[in-house]
Amino acid sequence: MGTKIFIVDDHYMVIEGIRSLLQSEKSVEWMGHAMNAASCLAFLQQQLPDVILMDISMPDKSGIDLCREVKERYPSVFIIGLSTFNQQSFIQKMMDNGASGYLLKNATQEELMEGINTVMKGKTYLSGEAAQVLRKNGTGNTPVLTRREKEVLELIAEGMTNNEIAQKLFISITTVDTHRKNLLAKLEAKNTASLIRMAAQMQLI
Amino acid sequence: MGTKIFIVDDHYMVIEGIRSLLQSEKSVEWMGHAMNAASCLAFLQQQLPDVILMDISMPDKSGIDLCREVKERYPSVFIIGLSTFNQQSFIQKMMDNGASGYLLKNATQEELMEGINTVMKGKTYLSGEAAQVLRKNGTGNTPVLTRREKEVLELIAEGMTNNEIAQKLFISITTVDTHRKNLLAKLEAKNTASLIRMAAQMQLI
DNA sequence: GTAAATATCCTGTTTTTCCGGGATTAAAAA
DNA sequence: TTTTTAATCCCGGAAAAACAGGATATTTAC
Repeated sequence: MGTKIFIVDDHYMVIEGIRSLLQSEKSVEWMGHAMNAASCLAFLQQQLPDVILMDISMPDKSGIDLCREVKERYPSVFIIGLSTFNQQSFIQKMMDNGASGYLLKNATQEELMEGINTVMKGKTYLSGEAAQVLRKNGTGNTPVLTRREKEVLELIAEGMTNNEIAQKLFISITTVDTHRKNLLAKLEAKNTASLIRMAAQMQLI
Repeated sequence: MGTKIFIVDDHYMVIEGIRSLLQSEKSVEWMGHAMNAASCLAFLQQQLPDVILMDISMPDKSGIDLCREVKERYPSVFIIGLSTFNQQSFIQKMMDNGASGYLLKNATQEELMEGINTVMKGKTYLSGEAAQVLRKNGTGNTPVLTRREKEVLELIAEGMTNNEIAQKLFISITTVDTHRKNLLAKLEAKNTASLIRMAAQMQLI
């Protein structure tokens, strides 16, 4: 009996492509696909695959959230993240939320099979480029922001002044200013402009 | 004789998917694929397809540039842009560079065939969502920035002050300030923070 | 139980941005 | 040829951000 595979991706072309790539493989059993988070969860209530290939971008919910949800309900399922870009932040978040591996969509058939086989053994699999991206910074590049800092950053990005933010969060202007200082330091920005740009690049806003 | 199709995409899964979708179609002839801009151009020197399906993200060159290049050399070829996201700016730029159509990667087989057939007639084809995105703003959403404004915006995003920008561009501080005012007005931003965020969202930086 | 991290608050100064007015020149479009 | 657009320049003042250099509670982690 082969490894039972299910795929969640809202791109029909990708689903077809993966199916085509896996067709020749005797060791895998194609269970079907879902094109959004809701129907994925519905499917899982009926049957449980061994491995889910999960795209990070979905119409109704991000793959990152879906990943966490699925792992909470069905911890035994192995999830492999899928995406077009090697955005460090996405890969990191998927892995944090319990994914066992990550494949970029330019993966070859060999990588795909290697990924499936590796995670089935309980190990972690990252496709070549994904691994590089993670190694390059190892949480060093994207700084850890506190809850409050994220809130303040978001409001700054919306164009609010320290005064407005202070009122909104019921804290003093000087506190907002302090958070701001910390944000500048953490993101290594010298002013608001570079702060927001950095944050945008890191998918923080 | 069917429509000769060539595909340029660096994602193997997508190439496989499209091939699988087109396999059953008698009216199309699969010419092959390229996984980067260079090998695409090399292929075109040997043979000329009727329609090229072209991804916007490529390792060596953006599909937007490749599109312009191919249309300059081989104006008779119809190009259909392909991408994962319905980023208004990308779609707009592809169309500006001579693409005849645009498909999102969640397109169905029907949409794919309709797209190919429509552009072969010399018409423009936009898949459902792509069309909506373009209609929604019709160049209204992304403002037109002048050469100088783009330069100044870029330098602001890099964290430079008006003073520094003035020195770099050999113009007066007050001129930089004027460009800045215009940028704020054009992007409907109330300060630097929202300016940079807007610019990031519109792929201006 | 103690150390580290987080969130809060403060004063004062300097720098930068933002805003409201202008104006002139050169080049492109009508 | 006239009008529009783009690029340049100016002043002055108000508002905001950045910087320096603190302090004090409260969690959280070890």
